[in-house]
Amino acid sequence: MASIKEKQVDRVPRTRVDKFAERRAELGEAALQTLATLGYARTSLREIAQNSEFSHGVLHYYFNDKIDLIVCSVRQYKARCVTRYDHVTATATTVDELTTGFLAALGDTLRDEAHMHRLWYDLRSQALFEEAFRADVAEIDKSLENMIWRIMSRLAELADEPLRLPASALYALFDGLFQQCLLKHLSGDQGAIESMQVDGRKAILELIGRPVFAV
Amino acid sequence: MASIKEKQVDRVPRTRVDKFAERRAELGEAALQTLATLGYARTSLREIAQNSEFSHGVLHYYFNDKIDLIVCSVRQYKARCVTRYDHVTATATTVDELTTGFLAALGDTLRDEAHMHRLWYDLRSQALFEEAFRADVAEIDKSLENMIWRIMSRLAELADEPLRLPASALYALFDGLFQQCLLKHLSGDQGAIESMQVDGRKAILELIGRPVFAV
Amino acid sequence: MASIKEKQVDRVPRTRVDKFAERRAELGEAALQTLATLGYARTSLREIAQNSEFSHGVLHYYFNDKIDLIVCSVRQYKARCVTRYDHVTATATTVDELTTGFLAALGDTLRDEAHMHRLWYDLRSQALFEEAFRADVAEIDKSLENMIWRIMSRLAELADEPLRLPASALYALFDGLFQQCLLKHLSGDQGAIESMQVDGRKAILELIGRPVFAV
Amino acid sequence: MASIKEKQVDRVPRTRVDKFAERRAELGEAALQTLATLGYARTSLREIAQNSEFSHGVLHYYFNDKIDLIVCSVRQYKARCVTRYDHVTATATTVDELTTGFLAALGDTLRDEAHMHRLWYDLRSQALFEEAFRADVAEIDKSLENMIWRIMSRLAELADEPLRLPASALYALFDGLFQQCLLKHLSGDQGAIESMQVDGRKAILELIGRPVFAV
DNA sequence: CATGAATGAGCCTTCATTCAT
DNA sequence: CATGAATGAAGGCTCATTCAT
Repeated sequence: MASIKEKQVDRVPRTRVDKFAERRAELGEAALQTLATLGYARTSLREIAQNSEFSHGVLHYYFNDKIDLIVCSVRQYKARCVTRYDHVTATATTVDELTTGFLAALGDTLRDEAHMHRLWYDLRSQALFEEAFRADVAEIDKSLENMIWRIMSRLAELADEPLRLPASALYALFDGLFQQCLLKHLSGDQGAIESMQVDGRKAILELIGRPVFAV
Repeated sequence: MASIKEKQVDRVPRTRVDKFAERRAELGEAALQTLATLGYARTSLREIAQNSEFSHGVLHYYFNDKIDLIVCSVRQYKARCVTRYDHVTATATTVDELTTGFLAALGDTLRDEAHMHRLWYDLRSQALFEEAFRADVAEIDKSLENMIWRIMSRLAELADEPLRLPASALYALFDGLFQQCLLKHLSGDQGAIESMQVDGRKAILELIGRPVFAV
Repeated sequence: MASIKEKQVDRVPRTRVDKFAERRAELGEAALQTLATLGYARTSLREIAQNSEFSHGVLHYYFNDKIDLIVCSVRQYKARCVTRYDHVTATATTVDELTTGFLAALGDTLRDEAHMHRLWYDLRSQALFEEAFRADVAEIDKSLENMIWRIMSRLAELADEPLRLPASALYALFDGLFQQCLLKHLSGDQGAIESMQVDGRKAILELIGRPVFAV
Repeated sequence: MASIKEKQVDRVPRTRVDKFAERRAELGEAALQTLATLGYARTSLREIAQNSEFSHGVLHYYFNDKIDLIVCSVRQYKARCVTRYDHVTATATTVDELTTGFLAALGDTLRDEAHMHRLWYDLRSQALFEEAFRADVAEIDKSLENMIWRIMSRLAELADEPLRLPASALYALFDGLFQQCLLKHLSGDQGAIESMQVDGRKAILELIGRPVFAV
């Protein structure tokens, strides 16, 4: 009996609560897809349901209301953000490698997940109006800031130079560059990503005290 | 008499076209108020009309559709952004004065116009989904970047040091700091503004080669 | 018990699809009533909903849009047209009986279902402007032409005379007489029906080669 | 002076009443164009005004309301109907010429003025619902019936045969053929007109006692 | 548990009509 | 006379939400 139970532990949720949470996660994921496609203002519960394999009625079984669902999907998004880019830090062994790897990762994200990321900026804007989103959005912001901080710290370490900006400023800088670039990229500006990478490189080199002369 | 008449010439629209444009501006302003209060996703034409002194029917008399109206109000917003903060540069005569003045102005804006500014971040997010907004949003971004660039250039001039980051990075940095602070401020974080100013000061001093030791 | 159950099988829809179709038919019928009362130009979905026992929201649950609903109700109408008047042909055994029976049926229809029939002329006009209606309207026209053709064929058979006009002309003739009479009847002309019947009889007798001398 | 006045008589309306009527006619004509294009149900006063050279406000100066305007345009239409096709009767000198000429004229009308004519069927349908239209529509119907009667009478005269159907039936027949053909023609049926002419010819020959054997 | 029928508030838009200028 | 600004009812339609099954 015990062994059977242990097997189940790995495969299926044991309790009703687990199943409930699992289903919420599943629906939150569907919401995420819809939000990325249409944006918060144009996202309806019916559309979300159609992006899942469930009927729209079920949404109200697992969520109190629309906001509850969106909050859940924000958390879904949050879970993904924590570890993103950490592989860059893990593998790079020189300043150049890390710089190039980081900027390349930014570029890839922009190219491959532009839709997913505009969702994030949209949700962050919603948090400015909807109190229910704020705590989670703030947490995501903190995660992202930490991620940037880890990368920049590693960079400083490799360069054997102190980091010259506070974490908030570093996050602001790269988040801002990314956000600007995202809009240009979505607008069809082909050179947007490359241009962002050039500016990003200049900034990074400056931050570790290796100024580029031709600014 | 003649002088009075001349003054009137400047105030009262002479032609029908002027009047039409004036009314559009008036309604665009009402839209701006509503957007600032409710956010794009919750803004309806009826609500906008109630924020104006007109019936909702009038909105469709002056605008083709909702997007047309919002675009108009985005431009309204744009017009205000161009010169904001320029007084700071104009009056400051030392690095400290300019730094303090700039950061104080940021703080004041956050305190006094938090609502107006969350509107901007909301609209910028909408532009990620709605093509019709992109051109104007991009223009506003450019204006704001230029504004930051003017301030930082003046700062470098006063410090007799070269500016070490590209304009895009400078804008990203301060826009990002502002955006983060705005969310915290709206969330009730009393120390958010002050903390942003501290980080901002560190960043500025670093940018002009006067590093602060205790990062 | 078994037989009762079998009867129920025929009455109660077994599947969800059946139920859906049944409700569409029900709402199409309500639309038909409204169209007959107000005419196409003044028929609104809200009015149709009030003629049913449902809220107006339900209309959009069962139909894609207004045209979809009207097309459905046109088909509802079509189904009724196919067999109308066939009893006349079935029972009459002489030229006189058939002639009288047919004209009496026309008169009865005008008296009893004037509203229902103006609907038809209205829809046929709409088809001239709205492509979506054309196929179904054309089908109804064909059904009615066939109906007239069956009656006239039987008449020719009873009279032992060939039919001297093509089907299209026969349908045109009686449809036209009916349409003219309908307008007069709705205008309050008490003698309209009788007068139509007199002219109809003259035409019929002529068609089978039994001319009436005093035209 | 007198001569000047006389010249004016020919060129401009002398009285206010004339001018008023003239303007009504002008606007009624614009309404006619719009009705032909969009159909009654989709025709708005603004659209009509845009098809004229006046502002929409002026419509309410010359007409009590929308119905008043449409009635006026119905009368406009009526005026055109009286003499249409009379040239056919005037020039034809044989049965064949008249038959061919009449059917050719019907075909030309269908080809060239399909839009204008669907308007007529639309208005006639409206009369079934809207009392205000009935008198004028009935008058137009009478005019058209007379027109058909004149043609058929002339035909009978040329054929030296009595007319075998009452006027109402003759009008019904050709109006019905025309109406059926119009729908087919608008539906893109290329052979509709020719087919109608074939059936029309059969009917005509039958009506004057020259039966076609292969019906 | 899950479905989807049903609701009704609300949205954007169109429109006939009124009226100050 | 003529204009066009302004109104507000109504239209088609979307949507979050409820609830019987």
